[in-house]
Amino acid sequence: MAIIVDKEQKRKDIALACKQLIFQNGIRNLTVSQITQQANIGKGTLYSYFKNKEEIVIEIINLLFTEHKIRLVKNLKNLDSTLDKLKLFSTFFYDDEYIEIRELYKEFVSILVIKQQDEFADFKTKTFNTYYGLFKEVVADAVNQGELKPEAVTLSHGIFLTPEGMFISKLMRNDMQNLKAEINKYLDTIFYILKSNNNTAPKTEK
Amino acid sequence: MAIIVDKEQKRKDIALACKQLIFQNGIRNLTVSQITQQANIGKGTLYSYFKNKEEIVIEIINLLFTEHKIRLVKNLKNLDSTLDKLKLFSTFFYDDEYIEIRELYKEFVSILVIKQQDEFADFKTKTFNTYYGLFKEVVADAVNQGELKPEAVTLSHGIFLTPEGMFISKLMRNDMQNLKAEINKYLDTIFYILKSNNNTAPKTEK
Amino acid sequence: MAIIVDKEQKRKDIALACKQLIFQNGIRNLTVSQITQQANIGKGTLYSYFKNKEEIVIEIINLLFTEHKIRLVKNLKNLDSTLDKLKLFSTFFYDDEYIEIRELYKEFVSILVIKQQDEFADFKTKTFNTYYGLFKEVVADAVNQGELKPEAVTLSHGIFLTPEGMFISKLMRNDMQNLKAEINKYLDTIFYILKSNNNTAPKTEK
Amino acid sequence: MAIIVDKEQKRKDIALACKQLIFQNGIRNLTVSQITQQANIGKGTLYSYFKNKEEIVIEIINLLFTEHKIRLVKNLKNLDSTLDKLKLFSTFFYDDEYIEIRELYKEFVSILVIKQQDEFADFKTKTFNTYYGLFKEVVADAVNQGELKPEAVTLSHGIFLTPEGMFISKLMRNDMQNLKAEINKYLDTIFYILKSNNNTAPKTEK
DNA sequence: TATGAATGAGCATTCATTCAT
DNA sequence: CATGAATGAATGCTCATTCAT
Repeated sequence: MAIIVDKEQKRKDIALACKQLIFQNGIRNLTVSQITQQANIGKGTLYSYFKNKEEIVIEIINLLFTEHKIRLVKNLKNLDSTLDKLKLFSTFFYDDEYIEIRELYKEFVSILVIKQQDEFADFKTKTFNTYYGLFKEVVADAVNQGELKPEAVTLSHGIFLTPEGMFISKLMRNDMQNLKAEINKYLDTIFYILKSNNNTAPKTEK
Repeated sequence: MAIIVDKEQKRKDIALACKQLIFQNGIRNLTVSQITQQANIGKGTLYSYFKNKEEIVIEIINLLFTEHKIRLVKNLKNLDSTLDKLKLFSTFFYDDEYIEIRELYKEFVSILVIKQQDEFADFKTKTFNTYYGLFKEVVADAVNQGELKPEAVTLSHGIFLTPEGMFISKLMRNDMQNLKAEINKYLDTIFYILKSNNNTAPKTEK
Repeated sequence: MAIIVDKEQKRKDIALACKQLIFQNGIRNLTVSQITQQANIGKGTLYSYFKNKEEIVIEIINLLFTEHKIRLVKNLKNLDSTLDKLKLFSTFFYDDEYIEIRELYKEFVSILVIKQQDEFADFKTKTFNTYYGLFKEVVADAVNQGELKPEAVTLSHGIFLTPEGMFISKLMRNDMQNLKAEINKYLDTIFYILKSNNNTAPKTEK
Repeated sequence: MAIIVDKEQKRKDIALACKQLIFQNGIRNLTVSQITQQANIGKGTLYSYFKNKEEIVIEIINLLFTEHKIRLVKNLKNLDSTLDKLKLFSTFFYDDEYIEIRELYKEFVSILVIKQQDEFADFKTKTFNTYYGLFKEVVADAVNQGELKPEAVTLSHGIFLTPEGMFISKLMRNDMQNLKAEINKYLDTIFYILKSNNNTAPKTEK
């Protein structure tokens, strides 16, 4: 009896085998030869599971961001304060914990900014929706509970994307040292401004 | 006596000759052969004016952004309302007028996000300082005149970079249609929130 | 009244100006631009004194070997023993004193071995004749004075070239450490063999 | 099942296909395009058999010197006289039979004298050891059989390298006509001097 | 007499994808 | 099912020499 191979599982197996490879060398330097060697399969076999190299990269990124999302959701549950929850989303851009996936993300940005490849864009949309969906929920809850002014909902899109704007701007200027401080200063202040009843000034992180 | 050449002018001439080339093919696909053909000079000549290909690209970008900055400053003077002034900075990301230089900027982002090339980063820093400097001035004036709350100063960095964050995020998701609306909705609302005396709700652009 | 420039002197001046340059970068990396800058003249001017780059290189090498020859002759006079005199010729190949000119010589060999350029070859012939002439003289004197067997004259050509053969062979094998010891062992032994009255064994250098 | 290729054989095939090419143009002017055209393979294929261009050159030289060594050993066995055996080693430098490989050797020398490329140097060392090893054996046998004085062993290194020194010196002076005569005159004389019982003067070749 | 701006040919190497076995 | 050998286009930079001024 022939072995029945779960195509979807095999795709994941191949992708997983390359995780280290992609962290070491980055997306751009990932070669098909490396992948097949690492996954211990022939080149032809690879192409029976994936249409092209791009599809493999998507699969790998998908895997890593899924992991990241799970971690984020878990961490979100452990937090009580709204401000802390909002801050959690931007830790991705500066926390040492995410250094590897962040490197990957930089490459991902670099590719997506110029090439409007549908496969990549669709994945980015899905990921964006997931994260932004969670973010909006936090904001909406705070508004509903009377903690934040209703305008917070309208601003949530902008607030969600500001840390990313800072991240990329500083990245381009090779000036990443005080990104965390800048992001938190921004979030503290905007949170203070949006509080329904703002009598206490925000603590500015050193 | 030998021919005296205005090196600085010649650099500009060569750079300008390539403007179209770079709009058509992008920075990454710009070849030295193309440049010299377009500029009608020998390869060696090119390299006596520029250290390397990168320097040429910088010169072109420099030229275009210098033009853009002049236009921005001029337009800034023609505006009276603080909100309109703040909005002016983000027109770069959606206005048809800037479509060409915006295409160039995308490539520039794509390169800078991954490679920390000092020449490029230095140029980006200079440009950032110029634009953000003007932006901060507008905010500071409004605060000093009692139009905006003092927190606007603290938030100016974030507010300045939010449209760029939106631009890049939407770019990556191949979803540029309503960028203008989103940016303006954000700016309207944040402006409303930051007004010293906010009794009128912002008009939301359709 | 127009200044009368001594062409020959000017050639030497230009060559001298490049001495350091050639020691730093070697012949192969010496560019005409560097030369003219160092000599503080225009490219066109250079070409009115020299037919081509090669001629300049010859002039420089000529200068350096003339210096070297003067030193050799002076040192030769200070020595009494025939063996020491013979050994003196091969110090060029290992003595730290000659490290710079030796580097130059290597490049010179590299060029001459494949290109049979007459200008270079003529210079080499002249230099060879000078040095070998001195060497033969030392040998002939020793034979005439009854110190060496008459066969020494016949062998002088070979003996003169053996250290160079060793030098080049070891150079190619990247194994220069004990060149001095090997050369001297050879010279000691051949001298012992050629002595008219060989009762004392040669001292082998450690 | 995929095609099984004998890598080692294919390397030799490619190298052999370029033999003529290298004789015509020399090592320095050998281009990868030429090689792949001649060998009738794609550029990529070439690089799956060789790490770089240098490795190909080594393979070719290796092939030719291996052939040469075999011929030398065979010829060595056909000779009885010690002097003839010793002379055999230097035929490489003047015999018409070796004209092609000698041209190659010249280029090899030219490269090795200035660049200390390990791959090349290692090959040279191996080749040197092989030839010099055979030479020393001939000398040692003659000494053991009482034909030559014991000093011959000490001198063997120098004697082995003298013809090469002459070859290169004359090459540089573009004066190759009487290389054979000079080498043989040297070997005849040194052999005469080193004979245990030297009553017969060497015949000087005209 | 002196200048220095302009020239332009020439070349090693990588890697995603295919398809014969 | 699986393999892995073969492909080939595409590109930045150097520098000796000339000749218009």
